[in-house]
Amino acid sequence: MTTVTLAQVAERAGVSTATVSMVLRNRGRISQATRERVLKALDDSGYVYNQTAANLRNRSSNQVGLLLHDITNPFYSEMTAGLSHEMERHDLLLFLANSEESEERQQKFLDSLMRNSACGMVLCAARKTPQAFFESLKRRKIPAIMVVRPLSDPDFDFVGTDNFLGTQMATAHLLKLGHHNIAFIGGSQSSGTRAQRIGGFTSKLLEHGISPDSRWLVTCQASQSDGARVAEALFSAFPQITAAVCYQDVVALGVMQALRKMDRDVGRDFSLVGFDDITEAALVQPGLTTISVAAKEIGRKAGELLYSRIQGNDEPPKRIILPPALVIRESCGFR
Amino acid sequence: MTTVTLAQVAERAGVSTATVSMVLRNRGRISQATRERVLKALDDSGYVYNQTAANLRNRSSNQVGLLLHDITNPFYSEMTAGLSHEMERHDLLLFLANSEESEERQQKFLDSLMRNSACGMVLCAARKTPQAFFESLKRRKIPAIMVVRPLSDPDFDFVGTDNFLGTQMATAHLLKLGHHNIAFIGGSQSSGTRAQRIGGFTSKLLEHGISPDSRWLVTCQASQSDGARVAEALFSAFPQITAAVCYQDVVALGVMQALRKMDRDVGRDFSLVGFDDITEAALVQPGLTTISVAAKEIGRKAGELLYSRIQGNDEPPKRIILPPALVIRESCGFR
DNA sequence: TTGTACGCGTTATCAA
DNA sequence: TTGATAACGCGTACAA
Repeated sequence: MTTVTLAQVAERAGVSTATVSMVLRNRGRISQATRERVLKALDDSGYVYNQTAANLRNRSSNQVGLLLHDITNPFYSEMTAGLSHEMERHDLLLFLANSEESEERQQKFLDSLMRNSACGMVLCAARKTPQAFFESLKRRKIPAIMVVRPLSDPDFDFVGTDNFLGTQMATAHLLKLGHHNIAFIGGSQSSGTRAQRIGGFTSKLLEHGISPDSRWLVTCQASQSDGARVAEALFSAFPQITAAVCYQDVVALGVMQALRKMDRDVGRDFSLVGFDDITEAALVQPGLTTISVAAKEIGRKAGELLYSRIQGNDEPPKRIILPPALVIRESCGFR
Repeated sequence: MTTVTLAQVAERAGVSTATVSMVLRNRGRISQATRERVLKALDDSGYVYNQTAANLRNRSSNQVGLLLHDITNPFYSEMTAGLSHEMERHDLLLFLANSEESEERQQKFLDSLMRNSACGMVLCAARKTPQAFFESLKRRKIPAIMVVRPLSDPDFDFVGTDNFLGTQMATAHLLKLGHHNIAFIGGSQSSGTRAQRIGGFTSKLLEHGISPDSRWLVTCQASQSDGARVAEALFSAFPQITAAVCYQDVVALGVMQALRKMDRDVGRDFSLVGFDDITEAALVQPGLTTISVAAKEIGRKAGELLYSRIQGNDEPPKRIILPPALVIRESCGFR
């Protein structure tokens, strides 16, 4: 209703629209007297800046997109909070979308961002995203930061955690406790994240003169029940295994169940390390020793990098890898 | 770069921009032949619709805001998922902001939405939001739906749950199991939601001839650790307490931790009921009995209502109160 | 400091 | 009936 425009403010202040615009954005050289007159006119008129008009003129915007596959996952909501905070610092608005692992929704969101001339985006792509999606994204040449899920494409900025180092730490912890027969449980065959974690695991074993046994590297789905299922099969076949690094905490919780069922006492007869440090890790009995990744920090760093890209930073693509941390609870015994 | 405009498409198709615009939006009377020619031109040119220009012309947008105080809280991230889904159905983009309970950030976000001519918003206002904020919001006459936190102002649409009924159900459940010494843990002193929940709790106790002991009504922050902290203090001081209704699941999980630490067996020595039914409630051991408020559904309903308001629905303000449900798991024992 | 062309889609008005 | 013309929304930035 009765929207006040720049022109009206200009008239009221007895200056041109150019002058008002400059005052608004603190540009150019405006005399103190005029500036004050304009500021007063702005105030009196109840002017509301029309960002849309400015965006049209500038062929840009102050809006960035965030695409996740599941905002409900605590890890991602933490990350979102970190990113949101960072965006606000720079007066950028954040569009949120949940792909729910659907390429179609993902594509729709991207199109929507393009139509709205978003100035950048952060995304954790759906799992089976076709390479064509990334190619088309590159062609648009809008700043895009990939997060969390490891991406082989070197043309994108990436912010994530060090999966390799994480499992190295987990494995080193178990080795230090004297374990030699250690299994790796979880993740899906096609997961890049898993490949990295397996890498950390096996490299640390080799460093200690232990040859990884491929039969002790088992995949499973991201659920407790499947974790329990594969663990039971594994430990029945190889009772000599005394410890395990799990791909995810969720899986570790399932493994814990299986061990209990087999009358093995986690923390005494068996040592277990997870990955993610989800909330439940602290709740179960015994508490799950795990690798923590600072989700909020990933969001913050992604925001920082995105902002610099929007500002025109055109250095080669960066990979920001945040260090994970070992969180010691009781699932490996006390020490 | 080389952005294709409507005019260019028009030229290619040998028609006017008006015609292309009409084809794009399926308006007006265009012959089949022309339409096809235009569609082909659109396709060939790789045209990207400029929503900003359209918005400027229409003095509107397809963008709505969501203001929360803590997206990290699983309850709110579930709600966000529900709302996000609903918005996508209507081709609306969702701006997300986290007030972190700061009025200043909240105000900033609102101003930002106004500048960007958002067409609507959903908000869960910061706790100490001054009435002036709401008044100014009304004056802008942009559709706004309040969610979750009870609001006395009858001029706004509201979507939330029946807190009173929820704790009544929780309390009745504990009473039926034979408990008499029941505590209420969590929430902050100034919270309206808490007031309602406490109301349901105490009214149900009184209905059964039990006078609520004010020392057994303790506040705490919305975190596991604080829940554990206050629970430990409470149960040390009053070991006769055998059950508790918690303000939130998050707090209940903390209480569970504390009980375990004190060697009390949740589900046998102690009965615990939460509120929210967050994902973790089903995952912990023992599963947490809780009051489900269908966070996702609140988001969906809010989205639905908001959309109807954007479409011009000007019925009087609505209050949509979703009924809570008791979800029985193991934290109160089996029966 | 100012005048004004410009960014680009929309729609009312008018012509064929 | 079908489609073209042109004014319009409003802030920006360059030439004057």
